[in-house]
Amino acid sequence: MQEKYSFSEIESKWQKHWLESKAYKTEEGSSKPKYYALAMFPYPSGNLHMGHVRNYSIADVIARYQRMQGYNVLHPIGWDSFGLPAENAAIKHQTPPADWTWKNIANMRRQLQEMGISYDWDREMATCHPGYYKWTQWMFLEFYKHGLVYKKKAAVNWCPSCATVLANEQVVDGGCERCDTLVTKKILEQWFFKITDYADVLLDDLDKMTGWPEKVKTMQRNWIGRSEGVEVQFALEGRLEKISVYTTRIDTLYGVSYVVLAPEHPLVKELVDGTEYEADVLAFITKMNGLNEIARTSTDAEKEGLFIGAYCLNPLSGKKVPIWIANYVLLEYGTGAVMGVPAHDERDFEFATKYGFKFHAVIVPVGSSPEAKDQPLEGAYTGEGVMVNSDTFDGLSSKEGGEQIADEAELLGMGQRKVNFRLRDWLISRQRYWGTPIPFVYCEACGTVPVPVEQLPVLLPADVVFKAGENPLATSASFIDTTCPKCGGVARRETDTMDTFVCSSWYYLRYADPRNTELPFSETAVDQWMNVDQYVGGVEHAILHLLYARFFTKALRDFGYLKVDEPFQNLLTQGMVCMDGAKMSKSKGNIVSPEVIIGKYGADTARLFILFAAPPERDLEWSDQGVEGCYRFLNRVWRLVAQYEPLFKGIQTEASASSDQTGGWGSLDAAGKEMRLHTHTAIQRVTVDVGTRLNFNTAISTIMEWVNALYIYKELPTANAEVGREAVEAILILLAPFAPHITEELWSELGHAESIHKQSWPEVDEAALVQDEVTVILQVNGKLRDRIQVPADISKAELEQMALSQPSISEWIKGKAVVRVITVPGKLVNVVVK
RNA sequence: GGGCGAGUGGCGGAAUGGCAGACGCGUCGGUCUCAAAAUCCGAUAUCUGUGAGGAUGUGGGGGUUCAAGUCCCCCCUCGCCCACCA
Repeated sequence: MQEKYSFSEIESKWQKHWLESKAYKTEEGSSKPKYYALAMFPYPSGNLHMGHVRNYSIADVIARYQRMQGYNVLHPIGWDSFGLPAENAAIKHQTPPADWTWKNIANMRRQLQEMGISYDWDREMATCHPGYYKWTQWMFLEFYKHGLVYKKKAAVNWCPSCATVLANEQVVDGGCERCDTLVTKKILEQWFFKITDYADVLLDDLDKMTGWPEKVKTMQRNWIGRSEGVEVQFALEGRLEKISVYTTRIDTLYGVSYVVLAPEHPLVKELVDGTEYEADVLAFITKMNGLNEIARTSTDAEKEGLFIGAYCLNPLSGKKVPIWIANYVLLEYGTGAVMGVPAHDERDFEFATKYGFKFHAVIVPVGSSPEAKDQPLEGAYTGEGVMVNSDTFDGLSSKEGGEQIADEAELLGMGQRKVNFRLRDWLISRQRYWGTPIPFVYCEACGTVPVPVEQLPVLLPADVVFKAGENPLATSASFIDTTCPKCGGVARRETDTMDTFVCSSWYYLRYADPRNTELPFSETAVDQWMNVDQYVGGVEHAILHLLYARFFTKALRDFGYLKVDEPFQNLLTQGMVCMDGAKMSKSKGNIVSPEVIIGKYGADTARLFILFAAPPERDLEWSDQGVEGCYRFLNRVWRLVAQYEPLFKGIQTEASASSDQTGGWGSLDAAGKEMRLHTHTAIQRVTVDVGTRLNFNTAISTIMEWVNALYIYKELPTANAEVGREAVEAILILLAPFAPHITEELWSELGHAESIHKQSWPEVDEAALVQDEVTVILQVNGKLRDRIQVPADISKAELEQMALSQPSISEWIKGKAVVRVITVPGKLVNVVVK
């Protein structure tokens, strides 16, 4: 065999072989249990970056490991290929988004193949392919049919200078990313998914998800943001309408100094109509509308408000309360109206101080003096306590009093308990070209009409013009002009496309049945594969993508298309790849290109380093020298095998190992025994690290240790050649998921015809782990003083006796009284003296 | 402001409550060589001691325990996410 490790030759040879033989194709009709390993599919930006390398290396190790454990593994890849960058590139380079995208996909596919990731390439798919987005449209219609899609007016980010709609990501510090013009709001008719119908179940089911990091579950909980409170009505003075206010602190009802409406609240215009306040109020509303959401609701923005000249009445005290509007009240949450209780809410305190409201405490801390209720406040007291200045509720705890007020309000018909969520419905309309067209038409006679399923897909047209400020789809007459599916009359197509998060909310289901032309997926295929056993991706998707995917799965389950109610059994959120302490990014210029690294050291080295440098959840600091170290290690493995290979000629271990109960290892000398102990300890540790803990860094270090130790046995006596072969082969198999090419090459050099990746994961031979002697630590008062070799089966009493008689120990306990002796068999003896 | 993490040698990082610093990088020394690289072997927390050894040591302070990097309480620093949600 060759002296030198020529990675590029080896890697391209095996990559070609694996591709041509479809080595990692998912087995059809297999009797093996299934395992679905999935990495979040990439956006085809053009080139892999180190974050991708990390993501796909982690998932690949898991997929390869589970295959060797005897599972039929589904490990697919695809492309999240709709989105804004393609459109920007189209404008910049005058190329159609599709061309740009498919070119990028071709390049990144090649790069993934050069990494040796074990995908089933027959299941590759792209969300921008009509064969895929047809079914995204189908999903949309299905959700519509079940009342989970609706249309309403909503604000979008609008750049007045470019005359275009901007995505949130395109708004930088409140300005347009291209021209820096202050972004304003514009009201458009938009499509929504009614995800709020699932708020409760999306929240509750998080408790069942034991395979998800606590961190991600917390983020989702906070995002859904359930709160329990009371909706309470304030009657308007001199009018019949009431203002509904939502509060989580009904116990502070007697402390209300004012009521604030969101500027957009429908009552506002009515209340000021024809009054002296009208002009000022309308000006204020216009000003607020001019600001985008981010600028208006940022915490640092000063609270601004305006009295609108009207009053309402506190439902319990009957006290007259002025009505204001203010920037910090949001129409979208609760009822769009809040009660101002300056004494017990920090925002209200700030607002009241600025505008000179009078207020007093209605809750005092438990144990306060009787005078406390009348003392001026220096800040809001937001804790619980005892009610004061609250009429008949005085003296009750705030908790109990709150309940009683809620009861009273419900009894009087002036309020009702209510659960609110922060989660809003999901706005999916994008005034963009490169996305899934929304399958609706507008007919003068029939109104808004869904495109019938038989007419799907609604294809993206090619005859569009890309210019800033206009939705390209609106420039295509062939697209817009259509006939109404209902009446056959003249109709116009919807020109909005869907948020790309819609495409990625169901792709994991399509992998189960990627070429189905009748349905998005067959029930049997999805039942066979779902759910995903291990999902791997960046924590940046912890909220949106993972929540939307959960929503889709639950809804499709309710529609009857699948049985599982959660898509992802286990979730691994990998850390960022950093350099010089900051995330690798183009703008910071701290990028290391995977292609360069692979060209210089090979894919195996790149994979090994990125898995070795840190545990997967943690951020990883890139180190060129660390890469060098991994390269050296693979060279070391190469030389090790090259050295032993002649000795192994004609020796097989599999046969002898299984020939009898002692494994055929009965008559080993001490060196042979020690070697097997090492081999099987390594197998045990790597199995736990890869299979259970997903700590690849320590798995690799275990293999490194064993390789280092094997160098000591270099002058291996022929008598132990079998043991040596067992050791070397075990190392190759353990290393195979991490470094698939070099191990495949060395495995074949050792005379095996079948791929190493088709081998079973080695089993631990418990007999090999049995030791005659063990090292025991000796402590005095918990401090390490000595260590001794003792027979493994020594009794507790004997061990204690032996420990106490050690000169090193008697030295330390001389002249002192032995209070206690703690003995942990096989591990330590701790002598406690005084 | 809220939530969640994390603080261990010169660096990345290891340690089911039981030998702190595995493994890798770096550094130093040796091997080989005409020489260099590569390779192989060895050393490498700090202080102290010629040495065996001893003392100290996991952000800081307290506590629980025979025994704490690990568990509990308080504080500091950094990172991430959310951020006027009534």
